[in-house]
Amino acid sequence: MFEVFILHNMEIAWSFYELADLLEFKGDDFFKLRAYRNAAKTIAGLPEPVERLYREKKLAKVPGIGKNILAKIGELVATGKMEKLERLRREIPGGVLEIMALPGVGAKRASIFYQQLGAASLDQLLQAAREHRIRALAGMGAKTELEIVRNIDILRNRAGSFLLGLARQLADELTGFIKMLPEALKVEVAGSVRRWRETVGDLDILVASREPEQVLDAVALYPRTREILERKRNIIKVATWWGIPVEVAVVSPEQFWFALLWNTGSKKHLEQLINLSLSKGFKLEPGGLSGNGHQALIPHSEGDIYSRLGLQYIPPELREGRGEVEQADAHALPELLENGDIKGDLHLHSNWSDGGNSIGEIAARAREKGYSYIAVTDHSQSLKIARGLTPERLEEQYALIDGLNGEYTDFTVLKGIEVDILAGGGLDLPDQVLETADVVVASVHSGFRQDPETITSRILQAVESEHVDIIGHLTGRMLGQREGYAVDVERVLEAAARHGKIMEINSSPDRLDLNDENVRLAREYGVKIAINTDAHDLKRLDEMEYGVATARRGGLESRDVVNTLELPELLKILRR
DNA sequence: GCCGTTTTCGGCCCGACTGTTTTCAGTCG
Repeated sequence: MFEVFILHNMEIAWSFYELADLLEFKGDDFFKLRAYRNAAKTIAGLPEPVERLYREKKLAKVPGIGKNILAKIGELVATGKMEKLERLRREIPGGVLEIMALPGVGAKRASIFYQQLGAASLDQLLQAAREHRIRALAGMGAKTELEIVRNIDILRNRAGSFLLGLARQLADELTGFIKMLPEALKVEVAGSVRRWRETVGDLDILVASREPEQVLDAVALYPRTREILERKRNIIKVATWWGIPVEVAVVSPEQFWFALLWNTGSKKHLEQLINLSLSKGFKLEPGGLSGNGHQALIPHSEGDIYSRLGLQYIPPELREGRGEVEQADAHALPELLENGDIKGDLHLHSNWSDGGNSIGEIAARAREKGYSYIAVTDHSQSLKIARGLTPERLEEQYALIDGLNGEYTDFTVLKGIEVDILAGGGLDLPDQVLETADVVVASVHSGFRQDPETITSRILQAVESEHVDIIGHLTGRMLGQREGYAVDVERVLEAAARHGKIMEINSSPDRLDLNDENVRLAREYGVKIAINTDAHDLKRLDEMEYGVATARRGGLESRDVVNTLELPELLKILRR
């Protein structure tokens, strides 16, 4: 019917991940599971809708998708369901998957908990832990038991918090759907999603319409709506199949801009804005702005509202009550960088290590995006699971890149490497190899639990190495999964400033590392930033906007970011 | 499960870390 009704690639990928998890719980063949997970990863990484590729019979050509998986995708496309998965769901309690997702718990332990303790949910497992029944199991002790209690606790505290990346994708889907309604005159995302906060509690959408009933009816019927939680005259709150709660508010076109300002927040920002208004003799309310001898304002944009108050327009990313109102009053806001300023991506993985695509494919996609350069930075030798490159393989890769560059006149592939900062200190490749690279990104991939002094001095060593250009994902955090390393961020930033090293904003919505606060700090230290995607497939090249948003939240301007430079200027910095 | 053309069968990235042991299983990146 409508294009937005088609299955999202991620939804198809989720099915295969779940299928693999359930089969793993049952102890099925490791390689079969890996095949399902590979396919899921591939599907999630395809830049085009899988459903369309399937209908156009192009999916069978995709590596990792064979006869069986293709048939299962066909089932999903035709019926929205996969029989094998449905059968397993009936057979295995859903809580088992939650237990399996706990850190330190895999299929084996989940299976032991289920069979020997009868634990089929987190609650039941917690109960067993409280009764010290876990430490009584063979191969497990008090530490394991305490760790499980701790991790369930962490999980519970995180409930109701969702990654921006997921919320943004749902926002795109749903706003696209609403925009097709003739009754919807304007549609905007609001709330913390509009401010690009790294995690959000819900998704707020604002619609301008004269017929709120029709709009709300449509949201109620939206295929990803799971349950209607609340419905009033002009607001509907729904639970969705993606987990994230959604609130859609409908206002008249006249009210739209005030409502957008209000619904975008943050609370702190609005408080400060109201106070400033009062001090200038205005009265700012959800429905309007009056006073100071003016007629009530009829705005045609949010900017009109700020402008009437004598302020610069404050972009949503800055609306956190961190001094932006005063700055806007003094007309001293930074001129934030924009997506269009980005000229290339300096941290990418190809199928030479653990990426899914050839260098040629990545380059083609990057050119489509309007970039003028990329750096291919595959993993180095010690990262075995990622098929990290030895000096010999790297030399081969660089020869291939030289050949590729001969084919372009308007685009350059830089020879890079993401070299491991080894657990014992030092870098994973010798100096004479690193010096053949155009771009050296140095990152930690081991020894995550070292004490602050050890891990900080390890990273400082990399900062001091003359061949290192960029420090990748400094804290190593994975949002919603694990804390970062205990690194002393300020010490590293101070050293980076002294040695002229670049810090990365890793744009992956799972990382966003540096985060907005650390970006602010980096700027204060005068450290240059590279905004990179660390993409392992074509789809994730598009995640650059998350890094840009994080940079904007940190107050960065174009000149603070090295990959806004044209290639010759960038090379001057890299070759220093 | 997927893949291949010197294989339609037999391969399919590995090694560190942790907590439990006293030689190793499970998990993770």
